[in-house]
Amino acid sequence: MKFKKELELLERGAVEIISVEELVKKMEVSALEGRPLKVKAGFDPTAPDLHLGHTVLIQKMKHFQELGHQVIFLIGDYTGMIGDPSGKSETRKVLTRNEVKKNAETYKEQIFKILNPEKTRIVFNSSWMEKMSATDIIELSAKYTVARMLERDDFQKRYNSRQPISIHEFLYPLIQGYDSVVLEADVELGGNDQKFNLLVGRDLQKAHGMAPQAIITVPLLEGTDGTQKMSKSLNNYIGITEPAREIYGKIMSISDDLMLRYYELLSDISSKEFDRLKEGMRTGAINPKGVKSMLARELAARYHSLEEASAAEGEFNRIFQKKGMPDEIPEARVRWEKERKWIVHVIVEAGLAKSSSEARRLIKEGAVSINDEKVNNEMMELAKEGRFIIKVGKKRFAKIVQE
RNA sequence: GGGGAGGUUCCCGAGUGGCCAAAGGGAACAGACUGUAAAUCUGUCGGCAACGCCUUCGGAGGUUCGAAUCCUCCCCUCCCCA
Repeated sequence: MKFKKELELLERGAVEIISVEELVKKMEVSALEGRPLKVKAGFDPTAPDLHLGHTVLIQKMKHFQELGHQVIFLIGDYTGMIGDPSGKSETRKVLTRNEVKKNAETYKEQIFKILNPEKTRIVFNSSWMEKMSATDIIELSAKYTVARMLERDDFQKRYNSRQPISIHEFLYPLIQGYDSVVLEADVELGGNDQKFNLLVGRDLQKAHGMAPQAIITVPLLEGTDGTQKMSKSLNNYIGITEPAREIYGKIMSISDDLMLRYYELLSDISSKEFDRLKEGMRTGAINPKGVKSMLARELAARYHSLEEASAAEGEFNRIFQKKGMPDEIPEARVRWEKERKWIVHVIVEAGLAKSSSEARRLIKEGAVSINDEKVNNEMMELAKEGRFIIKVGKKRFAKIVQE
């Protein structure tokens, strides 16, 4: 088969390709005509903080770039007004043009850590959607049926479990599909949960007399909790703009099972090496902690640098293995009105606890220490001239600066 | 348009006049154990210089010594019929 090597790269980590034959054929034609394929992937304009979950898809885009194709990074600022009706999404607030612009800039900063800017086209679907008239929308919606919409898994679930579905949510897949028509996409990439939307794109392209796009779906990466998909709102994410030590630390605290999954979807190591590590851990020849720190280092280095990754590792070991302090303890300014100040208020004002109730609780639980000494007395007062480094739990530190 | 069921603390979900800051589960946080693993176990989980006080049960009023619970109006969701 032609393009065997190329296909192997594209298949890596993919959940599904619809269809392999079509994709290969498109690659053939592309090579023959010397015309790169247009590879589209859509992104939400409201979440410009990319996390590792997004990178699974972006890495796939990169694979296409490596093969010489053109990647279209679509920012769904128009569809963003609807919000992808997946699961429990709530109505999105409508973003202003400026906010969208700003978010787009943030996207650029982040995606170009992975993608090649030369081969990336950034487009906004508002640029054609805004020109659509009501008539256009009606004509577009006439091309799809309610029954087919309800085939979609999450609509069906919500419908059956008596959750509301607003009519405008039906427009989401239609608009996303229409984007493919306008862009004349040859391929669309998306997360596994996007499959329905991507298929609508194919249908709409056919309805407009075009060749349907091929589809590649990639898995949704589980968040650090190991079960739900990684997302900012679930607070189980690892952002690529987070400091190296955060990335490193978060990777270290995932479960061993999840680590294997992350290796599979995020690491650049060869599958041969991956198998070797897996086997080593199974037989007990290799300590999983070492394997995990390799992954943590690889990812911290990818979004920062090798030096920062090593520094993060050093600090991590110092704090958690030797129970020491980090290199940089954030400073917190706290005002002393009198000579002495109640420790509970110091903790709250330093941002180490949300309320004094919480601070009191933490002290009772033995989670607070000052200058390495555990605090037992919640009524303790701190003198104005003292120098304090307060530690709450394992990872909250603050150096108190008096004002 | 007609009929029915609902909206409870971060989420799910009990509670139908005082014993309710509100069961249970999940999440989260802390402690123990560790590889900061995960799992498990234990505790905490509205606020407040705090054995007391203040604010919470869709919103606004009302009844009552006392309301998440009863009444009125309003807002929102779901189901059935048309």
